Amino acid sequence: MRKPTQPPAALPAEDGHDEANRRQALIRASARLFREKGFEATTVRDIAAAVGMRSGSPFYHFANKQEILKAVMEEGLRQGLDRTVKALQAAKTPQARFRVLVRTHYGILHDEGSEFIAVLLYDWRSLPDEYKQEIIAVKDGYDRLWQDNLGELLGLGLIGANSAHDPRAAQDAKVTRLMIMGAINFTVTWYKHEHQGKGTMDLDALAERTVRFFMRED
Amino acid sequence: MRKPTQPPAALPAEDGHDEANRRQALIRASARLFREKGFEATTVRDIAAAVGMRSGSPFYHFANKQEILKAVMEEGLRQGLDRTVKALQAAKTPQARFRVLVRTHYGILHDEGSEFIAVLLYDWRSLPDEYKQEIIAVKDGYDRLWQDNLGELLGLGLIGANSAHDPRAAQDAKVTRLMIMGAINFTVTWYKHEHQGKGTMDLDALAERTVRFFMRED
DNA sequence: CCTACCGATCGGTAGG
DNA sequence: CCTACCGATCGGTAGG
Repeated sequence: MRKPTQPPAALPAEDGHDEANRRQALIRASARLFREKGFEATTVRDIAAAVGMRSGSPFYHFANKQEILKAVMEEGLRQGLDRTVKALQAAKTPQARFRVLVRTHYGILHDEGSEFIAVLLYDWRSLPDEYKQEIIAVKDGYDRLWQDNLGELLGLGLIGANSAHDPRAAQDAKVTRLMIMGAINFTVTWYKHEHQGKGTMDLDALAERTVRFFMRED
Repeated sequence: MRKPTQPPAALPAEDGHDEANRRQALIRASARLFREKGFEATTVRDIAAAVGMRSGSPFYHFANKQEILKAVMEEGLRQGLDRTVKALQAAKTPQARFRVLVRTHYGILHDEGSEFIAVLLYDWRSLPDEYKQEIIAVKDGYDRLWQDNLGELLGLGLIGANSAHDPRAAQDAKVTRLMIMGAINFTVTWYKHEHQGKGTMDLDALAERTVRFFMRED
């Protein structure tokens, strides 16, 4: 749709499917901004400026600001599920799958350029109710991966401080998932990956400690 | 400072130290609103309306909106520390103290009228950096109560999935605290106390499950 | 995707 | 603590 008139201020890319690229750029920039200062404190002008647009132009790609938030969360779940399913293929035992789930989830939360799920956790409140249903439906798929794995491990008596000794203490997989994922998700509030190596943990170390804290290693 | 002229629209209380009461009412109403829709999405007009004031009047009690947020968090820490110290007095063993810490923390997070700490967790990002230092200083006192207790329990080999079997697995108290409090704090995102008894957990049951998940019971 | 703009709202203030 | 108000900003739109 480019017209052979004067070149626009922000030069567009040369390839044919520019639109999808620009939309992706908006999603990525929004994720970074939302993660940093929150959805409500981020203005559409901030988002536009981050990708070199003028203030009204994001609305060419999204109907309103809330749709950007929804797109950020969807992108996070899509990427997260993708990474997790791929990583799980190499893991043959329940214990190995647990290690993969934990390590991959930390990557999803803390890798550079992977701010989408942190935004989901932080700004869930700001998502309109109509959108929540759709996101929950996708999130359920991810939660099921965890819950199935935890169900196996609970059956083996490998999870929790008491399960190995007292079978009555076996908790159901859902509450177990909420406890473990809660502990991991809460790292978004305190984990900083900035100056690693100075005595702070990198994600491998953090994942290892987490695994060892929650799972018995026979 | 009341003048014997016409009665104001919103009738003031009759006692002498009205000001402190009104300030407290603002803090409580703000906590409820912040918890529900977030600091950024709550307007000063919302807050004023919730206590029957006009839009400009909260600024008679607070210099700006951020100071209200700070006051909410301070109030939460003050109340939280107070409740916890009192509750700990009856607990004589490390195990008993852990149970008290967990149950009291759930109350702090979920009791009606106790939205302050949930606001601290949710809206920490919105607090100006200058204020953060003061809040952290108070919060450190609370964290120390937990960390000391967890240090004892770790020494006894009662915390974590492996500590009883492998002394090398004993994690330091800080990471242990972050994991356990993370799991508990994360309940602010999913726990609903609305229709208890229908198969959902009340806070006693939730605390019991949490304790049993994290602490070995010999 | 830009230009140019608008109506609404927001935090905050002066003056009593 | 109210009345009356202001400057700034915000999400969003028309028209090209």
